[in-house]
Amino acid sequence: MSSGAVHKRPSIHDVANHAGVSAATVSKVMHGVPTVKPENAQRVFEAVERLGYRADPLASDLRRAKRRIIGAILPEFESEFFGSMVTHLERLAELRGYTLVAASSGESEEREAEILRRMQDWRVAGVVLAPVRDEHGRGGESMRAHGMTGVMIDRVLSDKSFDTVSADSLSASAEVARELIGRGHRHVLVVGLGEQGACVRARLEGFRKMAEALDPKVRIDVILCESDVEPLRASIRDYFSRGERPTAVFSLFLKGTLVALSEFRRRGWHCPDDISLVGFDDAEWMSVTWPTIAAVVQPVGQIAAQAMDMLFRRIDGESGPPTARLERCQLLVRESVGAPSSGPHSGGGTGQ
Amino acid sequence: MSSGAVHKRPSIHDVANHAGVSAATVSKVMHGVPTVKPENAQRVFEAVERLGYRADPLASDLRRAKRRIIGAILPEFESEFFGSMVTHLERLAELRGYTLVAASSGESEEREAEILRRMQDWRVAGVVLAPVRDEHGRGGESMRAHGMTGVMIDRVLSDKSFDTVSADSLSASAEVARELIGRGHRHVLVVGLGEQGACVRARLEGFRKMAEALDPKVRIDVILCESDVEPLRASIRDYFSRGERPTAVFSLFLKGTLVALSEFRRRGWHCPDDISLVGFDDAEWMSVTWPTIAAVVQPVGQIAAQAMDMLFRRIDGESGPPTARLERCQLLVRESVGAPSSGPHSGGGTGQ
DNA sequence: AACTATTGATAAATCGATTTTTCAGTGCTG
DNA sequence: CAGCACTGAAAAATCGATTTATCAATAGTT
Repeated sequence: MSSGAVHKRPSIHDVANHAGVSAATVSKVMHGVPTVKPENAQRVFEAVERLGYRADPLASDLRRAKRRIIGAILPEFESEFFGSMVTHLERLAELRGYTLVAASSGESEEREAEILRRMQDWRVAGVVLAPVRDEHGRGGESMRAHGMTGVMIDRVLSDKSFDTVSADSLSASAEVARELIGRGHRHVLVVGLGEQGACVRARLEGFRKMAEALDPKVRIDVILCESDVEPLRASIRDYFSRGERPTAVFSLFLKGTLVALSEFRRRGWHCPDDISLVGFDDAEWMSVTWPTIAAVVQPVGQIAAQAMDMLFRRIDGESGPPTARLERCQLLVRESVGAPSSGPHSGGGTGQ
Repeated sequence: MSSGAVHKRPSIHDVANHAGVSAATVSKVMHGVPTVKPENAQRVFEAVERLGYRADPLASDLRRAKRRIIGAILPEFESEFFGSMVTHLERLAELRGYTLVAASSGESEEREAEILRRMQDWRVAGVVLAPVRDEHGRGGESMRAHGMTGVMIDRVLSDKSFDTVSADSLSASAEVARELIGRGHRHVLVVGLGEQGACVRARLEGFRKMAEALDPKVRIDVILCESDVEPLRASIRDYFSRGERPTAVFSLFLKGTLVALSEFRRRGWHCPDDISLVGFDDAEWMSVTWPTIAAVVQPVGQIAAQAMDMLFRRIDGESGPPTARLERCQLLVRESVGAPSSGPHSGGGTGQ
């Protein structure tokens, strides 16, 4: 049965020889083309079985126009959000007989462009791009310029060239505003990264519009930094050092939530007694720590499914104007959100 | 300059025609083979430049015996550990001109085997496998049977067929024991998943040996479950419900740390006043929550680097007995570890 | 000057499939 | 029975590179 290490795998010609037919016939049998005599098909199946033949996807793809490879470019792999996104995309690609090749841009547009170039070299059938910046960044530009088929997700709203799928940031932020204003907060700090991004602006404006609609006198301070997290940390630290005392913080990204928490910790402030906190992106740990952290859950599975659905429709030749899907989020209110504290913060105030 | 969408990319023959040489000459120029007249090389470079030619890695690999693809199979992508691992592996593969194709086994040996089969179809040059179980599971078996070249990482100790790279679980666990015993703990609960794995046993025995060496009268309770996290949760809950009151918990995996935290929370116990906690695997949130959570940091970058180093040595034909590397971990003692509490736990006792 | 080495380049084979073209054999029609 | 459409399969072209074999032109040797 299983003899020693088999180092050279059988090719389609080996199968053909074994079955006494031509390679073309083997190919037909493997693809279920009906114009093959049942007797020959049977012999091919037997040869395949005996030799343990499996088609080489590389060779197989070479002849096709569109290769059965999907590229996925994400800013990073370390977070639950993108990790889960890769898992979903992988499964969806596989379901259709495609292979997913994922790459991380490391939050660099340089690298994003380089990876796109490489994906193009591979002549992938399509690309799922979660751009470092937004739909108007270099990634989309490059895809457009080279006529690639692709879908953009996450940090996008809508695009004139590509289909987009993202969380419904506007509604989600509005719900956060409703929650905070409803609990009596009238001074909120909003923090986030990627100030130029359309998605960030949507999250910010969704929050601002709803908050001001509920109470025009609400005070909303905003700290946005372009990309790196350390400048954001510095700005927040500086903000608190100036004596600013919002009663709640709304973070537009996971990184911001972590920075906010660590700055609270520096000052000895506790949630929600001293300050409330809610942020975009849920994570497993948020429901087991003290306090549990309120978060906007993005529907990763749905975003992935919609993105792949659109992508394969385009791959299959569907034309028409690009679509822009928004998937509904869920706000999980947890212990980190409470009513504004009346007294002064428990921790020291001006400490640096 | 940048004319409209270019849908058909130039092949090596287009370059050859443009430069007035043969395709073979273009190939030589692209690979820096010196037996080309400088004048011709120049013309090839110009044609490459003008046409924007880039070699098709698919076609290029077809002719080679070993393809410039590395497969990575990891249990999941959602955690910081494996997410970071993928990032490192990706970079290291790229550095050598290889493409990394990562896939997640979803903690299933079935899927692990299926993915390995697919990697074989792709005729990858090598595989980095973080097995679902351990070095004696189906994954290694399958790699051996098909004569694949590969390295195993993470949940392994050593193997007679493949190189292995993993965290030095024994030493790390011993250090945890030293820390807990040193602080006065004499009743510790150890929790984890994958009871059959060699790596789990190493973590457990490393802890037990050191703890018993420091104080033979120490009491060590152990709760291990095979794979799923929910049975583990149930067992832990049952354990506490029976009235067991260890003064510290040591988790052998991140999942266990999360489960422990959530069970503490159920009972209203706080770290470290009511119970101490330390676990394998660090995460970003652990240093910003209350309390900060003590953790064993695994040297992801080093594991990745060593694994890829070994892998490429094997790909390049290096023979010799398989090596088993252990990379030193770092214990970060944080607020979740304190001295054992003298009085009864603050929270209710028997609540279910 | 004739013959061999060397150099640089081209033509052809190859990798492993798919797709198109060709072809032999059948069955049907008029 | 000649002519034609149809069926099933083999042969050949193709995808885009690498690698080997071959060949022409030049350089070197006696």
